[in-house]
Amino acid sequence: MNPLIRKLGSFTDLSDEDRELIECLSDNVTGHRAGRDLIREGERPELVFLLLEGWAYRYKVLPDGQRQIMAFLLPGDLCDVHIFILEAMDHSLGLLSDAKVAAIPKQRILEITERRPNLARALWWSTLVDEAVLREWLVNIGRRDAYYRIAHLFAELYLRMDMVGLADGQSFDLPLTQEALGDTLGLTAVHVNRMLQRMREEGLIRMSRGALHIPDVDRLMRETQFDSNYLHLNRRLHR
Amino acid sequence: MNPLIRKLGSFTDLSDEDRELIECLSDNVTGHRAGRDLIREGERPELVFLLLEGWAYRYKVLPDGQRQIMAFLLPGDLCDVHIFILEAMDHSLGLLSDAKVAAIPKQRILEITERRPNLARALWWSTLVDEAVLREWLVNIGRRDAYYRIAHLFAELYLRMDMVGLADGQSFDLPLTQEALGDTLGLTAVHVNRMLQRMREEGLIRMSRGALHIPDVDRLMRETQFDSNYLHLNRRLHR
DNA sequence: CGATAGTTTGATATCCTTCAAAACCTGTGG
DNA sequence: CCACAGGTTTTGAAGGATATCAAACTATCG
Repeated sequence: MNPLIRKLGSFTDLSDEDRELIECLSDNVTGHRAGRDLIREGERPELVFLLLEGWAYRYKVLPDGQRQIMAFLLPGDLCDVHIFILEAMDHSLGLLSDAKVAAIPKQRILEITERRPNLARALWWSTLVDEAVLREWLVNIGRRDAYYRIAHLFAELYLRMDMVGLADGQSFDLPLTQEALGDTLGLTAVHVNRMLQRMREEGLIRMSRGALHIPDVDRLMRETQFDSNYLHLNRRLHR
Repeated sequence: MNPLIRKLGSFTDLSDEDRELIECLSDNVTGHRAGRDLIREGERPELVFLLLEGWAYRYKVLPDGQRQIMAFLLPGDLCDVHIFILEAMDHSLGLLSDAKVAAIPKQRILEITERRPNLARALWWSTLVDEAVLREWLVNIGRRDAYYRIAHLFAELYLRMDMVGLADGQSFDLPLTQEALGDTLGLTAVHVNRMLQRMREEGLIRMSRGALHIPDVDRLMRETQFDSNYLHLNRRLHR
């Protein structure tokens, strides 16, 4: 099942027609290898990307070479629906794993949002959620120490993966190096490493072959004081 | 002149009719005192707020009482145009100074975006810029040390104030306590204080009675390696 | 002119970084 | 199936940036 349908379905009821329209968006699908950039800072955005399989990420590289990751895109996530309004990208979009990506011409987006108010609303919702996630990341970096910063991110990713049916029990794919985690959370890879060790010692997580296992999701949520309201999962209330 | 007209005008040419429509949005204006909350986390958003005078800010308070500020709204800024799609606010919106605020019912927004594609695009643009600013804040907190973190924020605020005609020469109102700066940048007020002292010693800034003066804007931009492309000031290219 | 919020100061603690090396994977080619 | 290469993880020691705490000072406003 198309992960975008699944995601939007967690906000609103989609008609069969809606579903079909989304399905049609995914007609121009291409496969790419991990590490590839879909679009780079400075380029003019012409297409809207819909991620169908794999993970992507938004990032910026500073003049001194430091990288900051500003978002993860999971299956079902769209890069900004209206991105084509801008003249130039202010950041890059790259792939963290091998991925399947649908490229959507802007006309398709405009058609849909004009003709299908229900879908337009649903896409709006997903944009608002993306922004809310970004705000929560700011809270995370700004106010939590390294340990809980990582733990909170894991909790979020678990819920988001679950939302599109990709959290198998308490495990999910997590194609992130410790370096990438550091660049996401404003930490060094070394410190991320030490915190992960502590999290493993305390039985909060287990990791193996690019997958994260969370033995006790409730406990993780409790310890990170996770408040899922920023994910706006209206219908399938999580906790 | 209505600051929203001025702001959107820096993205696209507005027709007289567009201008008038925006002007009409500001028919329901109310004045409020500093410190007041326009809307609180958990409440259902019904109105879209347009800030006409003064400063507002988005913030969250964590269970342990820590506050994180996630955005500043300057005159001409709208709180999320489509916020009413959500069932509950995931953060609060408060006033940093006495302010004049226009409350816009959602119908008005929907009417405008449906009937005036040009305005719809312009509003889209402003949403995209807000998001880009948020991303840059993440970079700021994640990758810059305290000194440049503050300096970079000042540079951004200068440009944004200038954009709506509120930077008088090299000075502008900055109704922020050092506490608020700390809560914005993930620092303590004490550390903010010491960094500000250093910035003054080095002649980078001067402060008095709630106003910030930047003797040499170019120098500030240079030292912070400020890249204004995230503000997407297409037309009036700044530097 | 006093009350209150905001700023400044100093001393000390700590979290996180830095640097550098070793150990460990994973995939690839022989 | 082994060996090697490159990326990733792990370890240790030492340094630095920022936090914490508490008190004094200074604006500002009614």
